[in-house]
Amino acid sequence: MTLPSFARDDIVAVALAPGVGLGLATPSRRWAIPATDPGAVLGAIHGDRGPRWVWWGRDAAADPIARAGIPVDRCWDVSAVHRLLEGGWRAPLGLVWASLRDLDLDTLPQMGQLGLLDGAVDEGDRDQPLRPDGHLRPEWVDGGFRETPERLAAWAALALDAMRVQERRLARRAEPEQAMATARSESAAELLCAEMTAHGLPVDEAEARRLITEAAGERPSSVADEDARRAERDDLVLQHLDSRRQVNLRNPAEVKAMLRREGFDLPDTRAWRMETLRADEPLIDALLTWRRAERIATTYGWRWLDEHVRAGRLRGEWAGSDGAAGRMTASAGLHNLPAVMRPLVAAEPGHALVRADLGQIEPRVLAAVSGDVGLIRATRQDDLYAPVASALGVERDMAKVAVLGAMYGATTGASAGALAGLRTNYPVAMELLEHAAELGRRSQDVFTVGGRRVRMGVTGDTDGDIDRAVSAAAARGRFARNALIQGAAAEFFKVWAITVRRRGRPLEAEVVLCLHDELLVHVPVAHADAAAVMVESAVHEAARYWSPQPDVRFVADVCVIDRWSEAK
DNA sequence: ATCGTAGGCGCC
DNA sequence: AAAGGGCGCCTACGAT
Repeated sequence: MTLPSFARDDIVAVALAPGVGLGLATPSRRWAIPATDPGAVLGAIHGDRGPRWVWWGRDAAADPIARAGIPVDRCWDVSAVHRLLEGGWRAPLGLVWASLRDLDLDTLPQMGQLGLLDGAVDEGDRDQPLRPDGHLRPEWVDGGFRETPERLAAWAALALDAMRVQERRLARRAEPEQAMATARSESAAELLCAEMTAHGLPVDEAEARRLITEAAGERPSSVADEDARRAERDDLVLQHLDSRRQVNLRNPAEVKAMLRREGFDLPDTRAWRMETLRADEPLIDALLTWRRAERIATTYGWRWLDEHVRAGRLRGEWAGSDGAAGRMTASAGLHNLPAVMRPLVAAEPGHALVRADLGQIEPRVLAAVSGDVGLIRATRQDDLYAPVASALGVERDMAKVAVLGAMYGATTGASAGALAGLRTNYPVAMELLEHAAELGRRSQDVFTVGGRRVRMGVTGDTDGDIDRAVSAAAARGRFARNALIQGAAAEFFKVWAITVRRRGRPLEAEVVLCLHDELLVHVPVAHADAAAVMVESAVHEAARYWSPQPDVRFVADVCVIDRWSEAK
């Protein structure tokens, strides 16, 4: 059969499934194309620069497209846009559709309850994606959409309908154009996440084994061996105790009781509380050292290596906006690999890593979203905190603590003292934060500059306990205050990441890690320097696309390295 | 057995 | 400097 061809301005919905085929849909036509390798077929249709593709989300399109390596830049991911509109985490498609069509959530069909309500619901034609009551058919959501090319085409067509409704809802946001732009960038970021999930992060496995051995000992040969090594680690702490009494170091309550017997009365046993004591107290020092080693042994040890590292790549599940404020998330330790383990992340032979991080991203984003002229002026400096310090008449470090404290909602200590100075010098920025905090305390949702709803949750039953209600409200205030900044920073970061992804293609540069304000790009050595220049200029391109305030300056630190640990 | 929660800690 | 926001993942433990 002849394949359809599309212009760049076209908007085409797609769903595909390996071994089955692909379905395409425009407002006026559908194509049901059988193919065992639908990725190859779609790649041929797409060419170098295809239309804007529309899809339901990861299952129906982004994941298979990522695995097929199709160079799609412009897309619309209905699930990702749903999270932008409604807030919160990844939602089942049945819920996404119900919320778009304002369907009753009480009648939302669940998988596995089909027999239960026999006769209660008119099942209609099972070869149609919608039930007569308007809900998505749960068995279609659960994989039924990919049974035949015809079903894939029907599924794609429905995604097109969903997109139209989402566009109308985005148009009702306070800043419709910004919201529409965010919908597109969040969609592309979700595709990037599909690619990072499929391809993984390059890892030097020999170095990984060496680091794990250093931290946790040789690979245990048996369960008994593993127990013995645990006991050895424990003894380094327990030897400081006179008492014969057994203390389970993994039980915080027992540790707290033990410390009390030893003369340390602490409200909890968190590391920062004990940090100042460790210089003079061998027991405390041993305990803190044990905690660090235990963390690596349990979380980043041999089991972690076996489960997540294969064929030189560390693979985790990436999501574009599964955080409350819209940050990316990643499993398999990709976002919290301890610094001492970072040497295991290394470029493959013939390749290099370009590592880049945005400098002082949160206060710069605050300047952008608030439009505070004083703060915008401060962003001209490489070190934004220097002009803030002179304005406040305090030391530079104090200025930093004060600004961060204002964005996190700190209430005590030195940063609270500097708050008055911040209010005087940066009234617009501080007012924005205060307003967000007030909305949060009142349990009202807030919206990022990109139009993302951030849910404040239900008020919560505090059983009439006034103290608990007040402290819960205060916590919501801190959360809302921070969410505007964290969420906007996440939006800007994702625009940067997808810009690097797109601009990196001619250089064979691949984004392999996103870490809130930091990017790792894997690139052939021959293109490494060009990639570094591109990553830097992508910051400014992203700022032009994203920033509501063109005068805000964003900065990045960029370097070419072989191992992640060589950075800085 | 399986679940949710808490304390703890890694990263930003 | 203070201990504030986010996430994932570990162990222990109580409830089911």
